[in-house]
Amino acid sequence: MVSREEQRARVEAALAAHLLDHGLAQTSLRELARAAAVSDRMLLYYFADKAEVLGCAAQRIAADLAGHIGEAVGEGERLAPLALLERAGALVTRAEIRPYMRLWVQMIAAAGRGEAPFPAIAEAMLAGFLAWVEAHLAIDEAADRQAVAAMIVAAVDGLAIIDIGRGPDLAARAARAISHLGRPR
Amino acid sequence: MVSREEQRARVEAALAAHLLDHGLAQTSLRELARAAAVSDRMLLYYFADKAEVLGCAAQRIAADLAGHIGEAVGEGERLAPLALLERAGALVTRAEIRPYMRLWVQMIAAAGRGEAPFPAIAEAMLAGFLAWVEAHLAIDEAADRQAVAAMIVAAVDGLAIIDIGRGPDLAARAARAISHLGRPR
DNA sequence: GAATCCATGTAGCAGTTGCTACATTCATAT
DNA sequence: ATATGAATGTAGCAACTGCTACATGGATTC
Repeated sequence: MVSREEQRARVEAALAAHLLDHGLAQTSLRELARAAAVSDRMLLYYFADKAEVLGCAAQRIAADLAGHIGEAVGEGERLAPLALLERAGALVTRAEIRPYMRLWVQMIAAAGRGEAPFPAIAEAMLAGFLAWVEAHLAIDEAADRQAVAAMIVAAVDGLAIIDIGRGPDLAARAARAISHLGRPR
Repeated sequence: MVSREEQRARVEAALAAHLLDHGLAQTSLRELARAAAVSDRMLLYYFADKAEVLGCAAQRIAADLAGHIGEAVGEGERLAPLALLERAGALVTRAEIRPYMRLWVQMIAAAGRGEAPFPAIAEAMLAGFLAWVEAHLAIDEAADRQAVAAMIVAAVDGLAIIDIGRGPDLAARAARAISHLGRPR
């Protein structure tokens, strides 16, 4: 016998790993339970309902991702838009980060379908991304900074779409092509 | 009594409209049938199985979208990367196009989950986007042109993610901020 | 040693899913 | 007029879904 809290934490970690591996494809309680090596009955003992199961796993994933991203740009360092975009693009196509981005697209889609608990999770994660980019963006006017940050987040998220639809190679090449964007013909 | 082919076409149109309105949220055969004002039994008379139902509707949607996009840039006209990105971004945040983009994100996510028939559909649609951008991109070297086109498609698709997560306002402002991207501080 | 409570297993319910067998109507061809 | 085939309705199956009632084990407490 193990305490409920310990099991919750262990299960949460196992589920996070499973979601990163398999996406939101097989997320029935029975599948999730198998992935966490417990019975579906126990999943609903540790968590209130399915939404809480997925919510906790997703929160843990978001925290891990935030941790990875945090190291990318130095504390307090601020960059010009294209430079920051280039830095973020290079980060996000790295092999360790890629699974997070693929999952992120599936989460945002689930949020778009109104599927609990993803609307809340997606909103929080997106807010985190936007805040991070804004904090590293060398633009004085706040409104401009917010809009440009949104565009940078959009571009980086789009790389995940390319990754899903055409594989990591083109996505990585696209990320490297960011420096071409500003160049005149 | 109406011929099978006529009904197929009518149902296809109704389903396309329904998907644009409601996304991939309620796509059980019974829901789809109700949306098309037929019985679920008849859906499977007109189409082989659920994958073909969704596949045909999605194909029609893709064709419609391609039609809308086709008008954006003049025949044979070629633009520099940022200029083309700006043009595409403005196009894609327009009210008529927005539902297509929202649905597109859900389709790509379904493709990422391996859910038939979306992997094939997403691949085809993405290839179409890439080809369109490449055709209007003023870059001589083919490899560079492909990579930059992928980056532009990524940026534009990312706007749909912002739209889903934070609403159309920020997405539209982000699109308008594209011109800020290349600006020095 | 009895009582209590937390952790876990077994079994199943009610609803939804994709899909199908079977019956029926209707239009046309002969 | 009758036969044939296409179009449509009725009913339901088997699998899966989230979730729950109930029973049982083992440890802790008094």
